[in-house]
Amino acid sequence: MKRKITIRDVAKKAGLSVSTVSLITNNKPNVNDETRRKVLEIIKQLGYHAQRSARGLASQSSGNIGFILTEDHFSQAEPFYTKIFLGTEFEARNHNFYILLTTVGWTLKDHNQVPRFLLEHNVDGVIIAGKIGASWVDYIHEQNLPLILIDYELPRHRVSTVGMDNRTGIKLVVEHLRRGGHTKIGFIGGDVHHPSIAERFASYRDTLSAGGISIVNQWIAVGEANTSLSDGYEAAKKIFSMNGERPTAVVCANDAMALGCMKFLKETGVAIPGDVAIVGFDNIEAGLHVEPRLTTVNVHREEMGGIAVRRLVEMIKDQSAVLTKTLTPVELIVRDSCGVKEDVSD
Amino acid sequence: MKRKITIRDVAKKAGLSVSTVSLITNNKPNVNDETRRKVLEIIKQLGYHAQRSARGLASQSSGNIGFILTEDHFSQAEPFYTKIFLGTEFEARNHNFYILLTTVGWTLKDHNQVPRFLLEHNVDGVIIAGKIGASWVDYIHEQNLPLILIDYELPRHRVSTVGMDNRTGIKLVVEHLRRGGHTKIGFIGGDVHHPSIAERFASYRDTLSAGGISIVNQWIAVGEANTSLSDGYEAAKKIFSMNGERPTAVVCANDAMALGCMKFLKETGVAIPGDVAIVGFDNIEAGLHVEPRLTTVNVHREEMGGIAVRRLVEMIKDQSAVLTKTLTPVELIVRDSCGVKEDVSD
DNA sequence: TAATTTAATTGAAACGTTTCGATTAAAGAA
DNA sequence: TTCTTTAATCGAAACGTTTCAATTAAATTA
Repeated sequence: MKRKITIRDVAKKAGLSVSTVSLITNNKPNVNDETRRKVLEIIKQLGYHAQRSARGLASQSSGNIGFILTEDHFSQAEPFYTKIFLGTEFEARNHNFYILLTTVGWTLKDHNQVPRFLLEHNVDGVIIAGKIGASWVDYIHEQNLPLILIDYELPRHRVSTVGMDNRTGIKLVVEHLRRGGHTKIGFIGGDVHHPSIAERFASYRDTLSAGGISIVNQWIAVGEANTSLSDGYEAAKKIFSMNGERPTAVVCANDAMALGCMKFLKETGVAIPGDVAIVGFDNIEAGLHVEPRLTTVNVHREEMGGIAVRRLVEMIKDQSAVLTKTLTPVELIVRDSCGVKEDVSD
Repeated sequence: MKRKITIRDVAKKAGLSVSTVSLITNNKPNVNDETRRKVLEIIKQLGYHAQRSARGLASQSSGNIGFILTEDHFSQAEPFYTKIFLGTEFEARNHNFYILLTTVGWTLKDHNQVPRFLLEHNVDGVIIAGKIGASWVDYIHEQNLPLILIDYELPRHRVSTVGMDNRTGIKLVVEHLRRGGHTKIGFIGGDVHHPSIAERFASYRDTLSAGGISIVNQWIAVGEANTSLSDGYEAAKKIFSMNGERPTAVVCANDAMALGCMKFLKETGVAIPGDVAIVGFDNIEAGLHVEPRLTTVNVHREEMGGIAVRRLVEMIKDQSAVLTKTLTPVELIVRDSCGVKEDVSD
């Protein structure tokens, strides 16, 4: 078992002090060019690389970023947050950070629910994705750790966020449907307490109003506890089991619910998009494989993760960094479930 | 900015030496019960927790596990390896480890392609998922690091692996089709250099032979470079553009290719399962949403990751641990694309 | 030439643990 | 009582860096 190579070995071989070598590996100024070149050469030759834990101890930094998800978000079948996570992983590499992932309960009650990476001071900053209890945000602020929220926000808290342009997304959807002649447009929202869902719902109402289309409460289902496929199924059942006039189009706050809605309609023999047009939001994989293929709004999930990491790294390197709110753009993806062709003119 | 609480604070408050406190936090023997109780109380009261980097430096361990994927596996749309990764994440938490993920090129040529966590001695063991160049395995062995391979193996190398029971999976598929009356059974394999695909292919041939069904080379497509949806599409085109007799069933080496195959058949007006039965392997989400729903073989992806972590942790704690090869079970999931009902008798 | 500034290098402390040989106190054996 | 063993605790070194004040040497100014 060959011994690990340490900075001491490099210093010795170079005939210099350890501190000079350290200055060089961290490429700090005030080192003679020739010395630097020579030491770099030796480092390469010896295959030296500073050990993370020693570095961390001395400089009180870990080189890690904590990524926190609530348990229910993590275990969700649809990999919405997974994609965000992978985006952070990818970007983190560019900044020489690693991501430590963990899940937590909805609120922080007990001290021994705190993720180990926080207790062990093993992260330099934290990213939280999705709706979460404010107590977590408070806790992380107390630890003086830089923090970014993805796809969530807390109005009362001073915290940087990365989100997506929900309002524009729904606006594009509604206007597209209207252009296709639809004026009876329903909405399936699920859990409208989630800020993104709430924004989508608000934008639905605003855009209808702005277009002079009346809002019919019987065509709106926003009471469900969650935003999963089965919630969409139940919501559709509610809307389409009513007597009276039916909507000719339904805007769903996400693709999962749109798929659930389609499932119900298919089972009851309603033609899509013939009888009812369906539109989703998020552009998940499954929307591509369903029949008819789902018209939806694309969200740059990986990119959201990437941006969050960039912001966080700025905050880590410059503790004075300013508060930011970043919105990533979205775009309408017209497929078959809405029955309206992509507009050439406009 | 309140100072971090260190072991020294605990020792002072308890009127004991630092070493005794350390013995307690690592619950080592030879400590008086009363002392232990008292110190634990103080630790709780102070909210003390050992800092990872200090611990790591002193004990020469990181508390991290490295997870390596090749770039192409990582960027693959279908989250096969993502699921495995999440499985490792989940299990790692139970053992107080964190996973550091990275991607690498196919082979290790250049020293500066080595993942940072290896250079920095920042992992206690490594998991590699999927096909990868042998040079990586060699490199990790040189570093004396415990290693587990998931869904891959290298016959010439002494390394523990976690895989799935590919042979049984395909056997179940073929026998199911045969029970449904099929005797003209094709196979789409894609990249048969991948050991799992190769096993599936071999099992296809073996099971046909064992069942007295003849193997028709025109119905077999195994030349493709990869195993993605488009490879399945192309493979189907090859098989069904031939003159002469056609198969009545096609076994696909994974779901992605099965979906590609279905796409081609639908486009050319072939009825599924009426004219041709299709079966996949892997049980990916998308198979549930396609019409008809895909019959497939379920693979416990998260569990494979979990088992790999358990094995690896054993190796980390006990360097003398023996070489293991673990196969996870698979099961046939009968849905609609095969046109054969689940057998009640047998 | 002497005094001052600047650039390069260094020694030593600090970071917070673990670990191991040494020490002390208590218990048991002779 | 004295010697030996065992249990509990401790002191100090070690882990491999970074960082900062101090030193030395060289360059510049007076």
